Amino acid sequence: MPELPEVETVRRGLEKLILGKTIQSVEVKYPKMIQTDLDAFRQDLPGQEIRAMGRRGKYLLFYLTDLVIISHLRMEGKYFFYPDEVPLRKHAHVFLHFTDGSTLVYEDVRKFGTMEVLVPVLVDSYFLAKKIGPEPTEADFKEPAFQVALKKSKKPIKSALLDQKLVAGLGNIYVDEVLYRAKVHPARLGQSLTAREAKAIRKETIAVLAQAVEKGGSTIRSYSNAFGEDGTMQEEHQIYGKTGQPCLRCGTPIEKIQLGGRGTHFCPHCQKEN
DNA sequence: TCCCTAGCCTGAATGC
DNA sequence: TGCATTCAGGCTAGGG
Repeated sequence: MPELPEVETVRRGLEKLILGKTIQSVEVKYPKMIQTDLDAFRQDLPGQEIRAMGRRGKYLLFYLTDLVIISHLRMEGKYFFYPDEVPLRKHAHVFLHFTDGSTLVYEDVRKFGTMEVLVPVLVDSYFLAKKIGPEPTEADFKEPAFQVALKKSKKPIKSALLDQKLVAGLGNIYVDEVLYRAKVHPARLGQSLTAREAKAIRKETIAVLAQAVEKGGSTIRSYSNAFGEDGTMQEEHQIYGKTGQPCLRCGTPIEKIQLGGRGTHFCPHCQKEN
C-alpha cells in the first residue's frame, strides 16, 4: 500500500531509470485509469522527454518537456521498467514506450490508481484544489498551523490525519505507527488533543515518515520499488499488523478496531481514549 | 461546511 | 476440494 515513503522510493528509482528518455508511443489497456482526456493522453505524450521526477504527498509527478503526468498508485499501483522485451502481465494497464526501445509499465491489481496529464502551470492549482496539506518536514509542517487546524477538527485524529489536509503522505499503516509512538488514542477527537499531544503527533509524523523513506518504504502484501525490490520499514513497525502481540512499552496485548472503516491498531494501555 | 459512509476493485484468507 | 463470503484500503461523491 503505497504511502509517502513508498511513493518517494518509486520516484527515486524512476529517476535513475527513465530520466532523459523520450516517449515514442503510449498504450492504455484500462481507459478508466486516465482521469483527463484519453485521446489527448495518447496523442500528446509521444515526443515528450522525461525531464524530472517529482512527488507531492502520495502523488508521483513526471515532468515532461511541456506537460506533467500526475500519477497516484492508490492501493497496489506499481511501475516496472523493461530495457527491451516487455513480458505479458495480467495487470499491466499503461505502457510508455521510449524511443530507445525501453518501456515503462504501470501495473495495478485493483485498478484503483489514476493518471492525469496537465500543463505545468496548472500543477499548483491542482493540489490547491485538492487541499493537500504540507509535506511532513520540519520546514513545511508548521506546528502552529497544525495546532490551529486540530482545534477546529471534530473528527477522530486518525481520520483527520488520513484525509491529507493537515499533512500530506500518511496512510493507514503509518498513521497507526505515528499515533502509537505519540501515545495518542486513534479515536480521540482532534479538538480534544492537548498542545503537548499535538506536538508529539507532529514530531512522530516527521520522524516515522523520514525513517520509512530511509528504509525504502514498507513491503506489505504487494509493494515493491521500481527495481522490483522490497522495502524494509515493515521490520520497524511497532503496532501495525501486531494484533494480539504485546506492546513493546508495557506488554499489554495490541488491539485492532474499525475506525472510519479502517483497520486500526493501538495499545489500550499506552493510548488512552480519555 | 463538516463529517460519515458506500463504492470502486481483485486476490488472499476464511468458513462451510 | 471447491464454492461463497469477507477483508484489505486511498480517495471521491453523495447524503445527513
